[in-house]
Amino acid sequence: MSIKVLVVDDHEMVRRGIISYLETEDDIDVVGEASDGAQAVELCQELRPDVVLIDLIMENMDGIAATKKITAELPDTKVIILTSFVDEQLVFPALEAGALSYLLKTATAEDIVKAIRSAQQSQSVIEPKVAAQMVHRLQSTATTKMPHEELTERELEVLRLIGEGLTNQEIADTLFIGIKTVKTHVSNILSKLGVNDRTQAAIYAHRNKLI
Amino acid sequence: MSIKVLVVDDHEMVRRGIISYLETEDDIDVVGEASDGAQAVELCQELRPDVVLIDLIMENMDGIAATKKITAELPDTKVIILTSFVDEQLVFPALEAGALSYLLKTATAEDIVKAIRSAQQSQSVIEPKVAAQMVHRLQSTATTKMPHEELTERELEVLRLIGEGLTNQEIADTLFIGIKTVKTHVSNILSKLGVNDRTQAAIYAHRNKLI
DNA sequence: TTTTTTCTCAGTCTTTAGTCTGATGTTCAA
DNA sequence: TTGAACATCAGACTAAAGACTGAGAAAAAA
Repeated sequence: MSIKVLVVDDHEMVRRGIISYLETEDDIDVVGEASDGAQAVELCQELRPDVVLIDLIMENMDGIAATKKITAELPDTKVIILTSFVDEQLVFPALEAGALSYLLKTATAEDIVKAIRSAQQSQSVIEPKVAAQMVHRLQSTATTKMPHEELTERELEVLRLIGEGLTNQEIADTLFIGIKTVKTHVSNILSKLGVNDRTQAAIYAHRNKLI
Repeated sequence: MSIKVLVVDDHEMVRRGIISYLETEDDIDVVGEASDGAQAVELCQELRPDVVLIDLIMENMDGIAATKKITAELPDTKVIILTSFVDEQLVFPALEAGALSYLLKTATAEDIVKAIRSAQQSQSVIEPKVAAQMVHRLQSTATTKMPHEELTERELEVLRLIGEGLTNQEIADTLFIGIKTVKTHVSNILSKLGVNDRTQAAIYAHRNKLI
């Protein structure tokens, strides 16, 4: 019995390339293709594929959202991410969403076939570069902690407003609190972030994409 | 006589997809494929293709550098960019490098074939989104001027230091000038940028990638 | 050559930022 | 129930930022 595969990518050429190769494999059967996440979710319910090959960046519904839905509705379906970038902001959300494997588009046809066969046995295949990212992340989260993770909710809120360029008075008015309170928050923020003034705090916020 | 095409992309799957489709067209003949820019330049000299379909982001030599070399060495070769993103930082350098057309990977197989046939007659095919970018660029350079373009060299220098989080005194020490002078510059910067204080100026610098 | 721009700096003044100490009420976990 | 963490605010103080006016020197443009 062959492995039923659904191919999801917004680039027609990529789908065509993948499918044309997979069709040469006897134990793999491409049962359908989709050009966006929403369509992918629909087709999964209809076709019940064993494996879904999906890109992350797509128009209608992105690959992460689609992965989340698919793994929630059909837990037996294995999702393989096949994307171009090794972005920290994509890798972890994707794996948390329930993806089994993570491949890059630089992967060869054989790599993809291997990943599909491994998926059938619930075995993950993670691209080395992605794996390196994961190690880095684990190391950093285990040892170091980002300064802003020490901030309380309120302080984070104030920091964001500093990052928007508001003065203490404006922050006070925005949050409906006194300027004295704002000053206290700001002082705490500065010491927690290890910076000297609000300008550096604002820069910190931007560099760490808190805004 | 058929149109000789070279396909350049670091993703095997994409090459496969494009080639498998182009081969069904009688008047198009895929004479070769390359996985990076350096290889593309070599193959161009060897195979003398009429049209080169090339991606922009590749490892060894990027598509822009390759396009520059190809159009310089073989002016009759038409280069068609086929990439994923509509980034201002990519579109214009690519066209300046001598690319004839600019397609997105969301293009259908037919779009690509049309672009190849048009290229044969030296006709550009520009993706609507890319064209929109170009219009926007032309309009903005013609009419509007970014606030920071009003700044003098020295002021820009000071603004960057503000964006690094330096105080007036630190800026003065860095540039070997008096703090009074720095204050004058800062005041001028603030009024030219239309912001209220140095924090907003720092944010401006970051948002406009002056740092 | 004259004018304009740019960079430099001084003095004065007001406002804002930031630190420090201390205090009150709440919530939530030990 | 007793801390601990959090959000709130006050008063007093110092330091920094920023506005405004004015001005000299050099370089570039008219």
